[in-house]
Amino acid sequence: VLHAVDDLLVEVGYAALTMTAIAERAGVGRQTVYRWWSSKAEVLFEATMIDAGRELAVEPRGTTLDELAAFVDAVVRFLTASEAGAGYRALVGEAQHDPQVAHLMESSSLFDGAVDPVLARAVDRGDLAPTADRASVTAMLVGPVLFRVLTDGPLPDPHHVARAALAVTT
Amino acid sequence: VLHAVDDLLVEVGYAALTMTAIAERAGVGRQTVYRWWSSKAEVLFEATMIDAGRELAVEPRGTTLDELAAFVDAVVRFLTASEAGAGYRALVGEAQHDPQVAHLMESSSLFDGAVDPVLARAVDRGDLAPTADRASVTAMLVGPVLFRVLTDGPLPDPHHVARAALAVTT
Amino acid sequence: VLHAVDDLLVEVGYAALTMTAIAERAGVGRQTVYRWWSSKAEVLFEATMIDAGRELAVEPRGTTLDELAAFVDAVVRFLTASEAGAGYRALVGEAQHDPQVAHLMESSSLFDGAVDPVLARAVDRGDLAPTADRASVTAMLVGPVLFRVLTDGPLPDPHHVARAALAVTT
Amino acid sequence: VLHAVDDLLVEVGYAALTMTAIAERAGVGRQTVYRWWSSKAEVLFEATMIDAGRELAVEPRGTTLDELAAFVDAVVRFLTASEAGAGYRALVGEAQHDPQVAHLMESSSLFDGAVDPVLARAVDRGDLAPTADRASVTAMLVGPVLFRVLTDGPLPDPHHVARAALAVTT
DNA sequence: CCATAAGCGAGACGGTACGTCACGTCTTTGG
DNA sequence: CCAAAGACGTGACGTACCGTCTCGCTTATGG
Repeated sequence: VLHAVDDLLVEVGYAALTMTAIAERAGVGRQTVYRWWSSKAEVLFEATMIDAGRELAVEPRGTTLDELAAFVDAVVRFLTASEAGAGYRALVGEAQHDPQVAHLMESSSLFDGAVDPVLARAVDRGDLAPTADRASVTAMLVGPVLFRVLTDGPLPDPHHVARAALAVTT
Repeated sequence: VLHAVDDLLVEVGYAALTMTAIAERAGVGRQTVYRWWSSKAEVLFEATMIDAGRELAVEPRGTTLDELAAFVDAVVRFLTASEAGAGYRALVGEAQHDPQVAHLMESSSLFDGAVDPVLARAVDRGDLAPTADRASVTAMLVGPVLFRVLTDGPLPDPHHVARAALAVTT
Repeated sequence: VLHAVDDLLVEVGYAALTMTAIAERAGVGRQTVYRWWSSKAEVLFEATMIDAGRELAVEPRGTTLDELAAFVDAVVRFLTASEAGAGYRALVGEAQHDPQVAHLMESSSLFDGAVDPVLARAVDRGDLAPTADRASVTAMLVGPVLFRVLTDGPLPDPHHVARAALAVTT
Repeated sequence: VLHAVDDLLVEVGYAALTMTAIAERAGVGRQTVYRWWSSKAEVLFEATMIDAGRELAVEPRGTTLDELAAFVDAVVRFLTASEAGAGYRALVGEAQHDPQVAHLMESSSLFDGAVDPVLARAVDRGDLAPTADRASVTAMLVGPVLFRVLTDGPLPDPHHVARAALAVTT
């Protein structure tokens, strides 16, 4: 079923991603889908979040700035080129219409989770004050990219974004 | 009709904002709505964008940093407290599902238009290089706020955001 | 739609006579069927009762006994050989399961209506006491035939039935 | 299981008498019900027919007419006031929709069996010709009552019915 | 005296019809 | 003569049962 959802999302888009189509594609009864998930958003959430975390993981590098830039770059690739990223964009969209989906997304803290190890290492290196507002830093790393992706605008340069996010904290 | 759309959006949310309901609320035939707009997104777009630009305008202030912070603050208020902002959030959401809406939004450059005068004054003051990538600066001002609004997360501090966006350009 | 119901009843039987199939056969949306009738029993009722009354009408004859026998014979032919009769049997069956259908049938007084003119003429001829319980006479004319039809048993002889019904009233 | 069926029939009616509900009520797996009966009609048939025969038995009386009237009265009470009678009505109804049930009912000869001893005694008394069509007499006894019960009409008087059935045979 | 298999409850499975809703198109009708 | 009112065919929704199918868990016999 999860594979069916992934495939259908890229093939027909979220609008045409109906429960009926999911069940048919998965070769499964419609009731079976409803038995395990209560809406198409929940199916997509499960199908997406499995991969999403992995794609955002950042390997340790020499400098904090490099690591942050690598993270921003991972965000860019996730949102623009990845199947899971397409699912994430659709879910953020749906969350604007459906409070239940909003709550589902809120509880995932996808980016926060991925960037936390990086920020921890930055504190160890002395590049980030232990008292700094990590949520703000995360927002400044992710936000500019997400904004431009969601509105089909020109993507900002990852290094610029990383530099700005780091600069403000010193 | 536009008033009906605005009212219904805050009363029942975007999901329940059907063409049927709009027509009924406006005391108008359904066919008449279709005659002027081809989808509920288009109606909402027209109803929203009229107010949106006005709410984001920034008065000149003493320093560039102050002006940028004032802009970020305007973005925060627009997205969290304004009727037009609610429409904007719904439209960004719908744009993820429907390419036609995406194209509609892309062509609006809502924030870019509002921030341009501010950046122009910053260049005059010498606080911003004339060659700087203005789109990137805009993204770094708007993105962090929009990200947190769309995902129901903690809003970043406007001054931090303004400082970061300015810092990177030097 | 009514023709579709008639046709489907003889082709596939009442059990397979679904609203979905009716709509499809009639080349009509499912919603349209629901708009005009609230259940398949109601559609069938309307499709059946139009013809039913006509098929049970009895021409005046020389003697009361002849007329009664002709009526019983009409009942036999209606129930065993007529399309409308098949509908009537199905409706009587459904009435045992669904009180709404029972109420629908009760209000039709199909046989009572058809036999009334015959009994009126019998009173005129002096073959039936004006005080006789006409409903009982009707039941004794129709009941034996209907009983055997519904339970697939041997049909009683129309003349016997007519004679018995008349005998008891004198 | 049989008790569960009886109870459910009077509680919720035949329409809501699902295999699922029967199994649940009997505290039994659904598969177990299917193992022993192939449809809800078969379960109901077995649960009903055990009692039905007993309720229709007629004690010998002084005159044939009295016995016949007693039989008709037993039929009335069976069909209107008895739990088994409710089952019988539901089965007659279902038989109109499902040929398998029709065949099941046909083979039972419920009323014929109960009335046979009475008719045999009538022949002994000389009140009934040995050559008379017993099936017709049975139909004229049972039919009028069953007709009015199935169509929620006014019940005929048992004595009238008995007299009519007897009259025709002389 | 244990194990091994038969029969059970529980319940998930792929289906299919249900009745409702909104869609976008169309026809009718009254001001 | 336009626009409201609303019926139309379409198709997804979420629910209910259908009849089939595996599961473990008893329970009771046979090696």
